[in-house]
Amino acid sequence: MNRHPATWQWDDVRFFLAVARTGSLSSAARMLRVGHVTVGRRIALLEKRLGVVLLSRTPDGFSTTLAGQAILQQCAAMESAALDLERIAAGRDSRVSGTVRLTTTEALAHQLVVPAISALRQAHPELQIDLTLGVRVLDIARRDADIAIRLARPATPELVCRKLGEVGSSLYASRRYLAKHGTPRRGQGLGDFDVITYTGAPAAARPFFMGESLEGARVATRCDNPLVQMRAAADHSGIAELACFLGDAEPDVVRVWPDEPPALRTAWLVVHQDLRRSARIKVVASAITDAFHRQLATLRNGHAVKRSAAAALART
Amino acid sequence: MNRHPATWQWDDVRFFLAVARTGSLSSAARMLRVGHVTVGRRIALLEKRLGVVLLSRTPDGFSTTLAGQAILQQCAAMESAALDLERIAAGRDSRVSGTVRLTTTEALAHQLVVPAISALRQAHPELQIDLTLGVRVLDIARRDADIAIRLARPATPELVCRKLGEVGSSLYASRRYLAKHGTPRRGQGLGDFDVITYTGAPAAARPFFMGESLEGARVATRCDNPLVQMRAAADHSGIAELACFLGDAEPDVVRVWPDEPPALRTAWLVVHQDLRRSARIKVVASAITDAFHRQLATLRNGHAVKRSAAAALART
DNA sequence: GGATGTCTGTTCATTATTGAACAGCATATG
DNA sequence: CATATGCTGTTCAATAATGAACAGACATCC
Repeated sequence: MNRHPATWQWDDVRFFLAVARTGSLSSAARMLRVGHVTVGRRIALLEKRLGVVLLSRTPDGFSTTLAGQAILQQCAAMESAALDLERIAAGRDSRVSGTVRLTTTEALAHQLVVPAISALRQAHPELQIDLTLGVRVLDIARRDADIAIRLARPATPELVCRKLGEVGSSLYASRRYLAKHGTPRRGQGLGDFDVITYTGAPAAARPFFMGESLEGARVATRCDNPLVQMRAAADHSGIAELACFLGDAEPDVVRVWPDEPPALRTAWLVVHQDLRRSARIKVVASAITDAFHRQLATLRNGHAVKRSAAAALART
Repeated sequence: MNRHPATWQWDDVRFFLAVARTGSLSSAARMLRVGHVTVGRRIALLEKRLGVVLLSRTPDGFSTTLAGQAILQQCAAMESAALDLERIAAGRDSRVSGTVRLTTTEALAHQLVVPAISALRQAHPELQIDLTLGVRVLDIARRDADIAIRLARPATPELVCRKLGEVGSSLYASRRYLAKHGTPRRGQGLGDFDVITYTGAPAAARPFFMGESLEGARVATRCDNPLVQMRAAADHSGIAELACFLGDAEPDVVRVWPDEPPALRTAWLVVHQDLRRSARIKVVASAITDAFHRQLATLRNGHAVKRSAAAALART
């Protein structure tokens, strides 16, 4: 039944794909977590066994030859099947052990995830959590993570979303900044103030802070990490839109409009449908859901005590 | 970008598939040309890495668990992509070296293929021919062979057929058998004679020899190998339908009806479309086509000299 | 120009994988 | 009942794959 005198290794396809995608042996090696030597050798072997040259050296890195292009589609098909297979197997794993890859924003990681999984690991010491922070929504669909906690609901049909609750955010700045520049008037926009925004949008994609126009505002700092944004606000850089649970916990910033209710966004827990039934996924998902529900008020309104204190301060 | 702390080996899927299909470690090992120990180890590793038990021991061999069934489809998809990939690569191989897997019937192998490839290998010593004999038509579509020479045109769309020419066959028996039982009359069927047929059909699928009904005939021997059929006829077992080039070359058998023209069947050369452009496939295919054309008369009518001699003999 | 970083190719010691040989077990076969 | 056959599991020596370290090439930055 064996088809070839010298049967080739399916695994080599992973090496070929990595080099074809990254364009260099070294970056492919990093991606695959092996030495670059190994990558080169495996590619050479694959080419020898298939009897075709797949990659050619160019001034800047490797590029696929025509033959390489011709098989790329089948290689991708193998990869896709392999990923499916892996996920389906993980979904049938009834043990509460192994690795769960989790992705969420920095702020929610601090407030919600880290305490939840610390407690969880008391009960399940064999469970390991890989936490990847960032704002990319693509991660789950590309299977770079098992669970995502997101403030936007993804539309992809194979992803299952569970509503966690609402997260409130408000505008924050340092006391000194507000004293120096004054407090913007609600409903008049943030023109002539300094704002701290996310990098992705040059103010075009996110032109509003709590409904206030950023028209005419100076962008002081752009950073995708909300904790760094908060740090920037605390250092008197300007006004940032922060989650209330975050801003209220930091003594160096206060709400710009203490009496204004927070702007609410819904938080979703996102899982690939194949992983829904996995025991360890369920355990982690429900630990996060529980943690969210325990902190429902804080996540929505921030820390009430701090808020009234800040309001009192601001009024003086 | 690496998805798992301990990345699994795609190659292990081949081991799993082999065991799932054969039901035992040893036969899977033979199929994969490795030791049975390796198969067991790889399966164990795969199960450990996926965190799922894929195979369970039963009184007679291994059988797939529910989890194993769940991933079988993805495994097959990987295999299919791998085979496609292999074939496409082979189709782009411009060297005239390596292995060409050829399948045909025993008779045509003797008469046509062996001389053709012997001559071919003078010109291309690096070319190796794997010759698989048998009547199965499925081989090419399942990619167990690169080239097939068949007397029936397969309907599968991805296979490319080239008409080689016509092969004539006739009924043969030993002189002693005909002397003892008499010569059947043309048009009256083979009732009350002994016939040598193929195994596949219990006379139901092939109820005719040169248009003669086998109704009432005794089946003396069934064998899929035409050379063995001829041997049986030579040993006075009964009447066989043989290719003329074969029967005419054997002194111990004669045509039952020497003056009857042979029954003609078209011979096809079958190649997978992906392999059409491969240099070595083209070389072998044209060598076979040439050999066929050189022997056109012989393949159609057998050996004329022998035939008239036999006819003379039969008439005495 | 010199320094720095990234990339590839080579060498060699380390490590992981492999299969031959053997033993145990079950099932046919005489 | 003895024998033969086929399968699995274990051990260990031989083999194959791997990566750290180094060297050379190329580009970029100061």
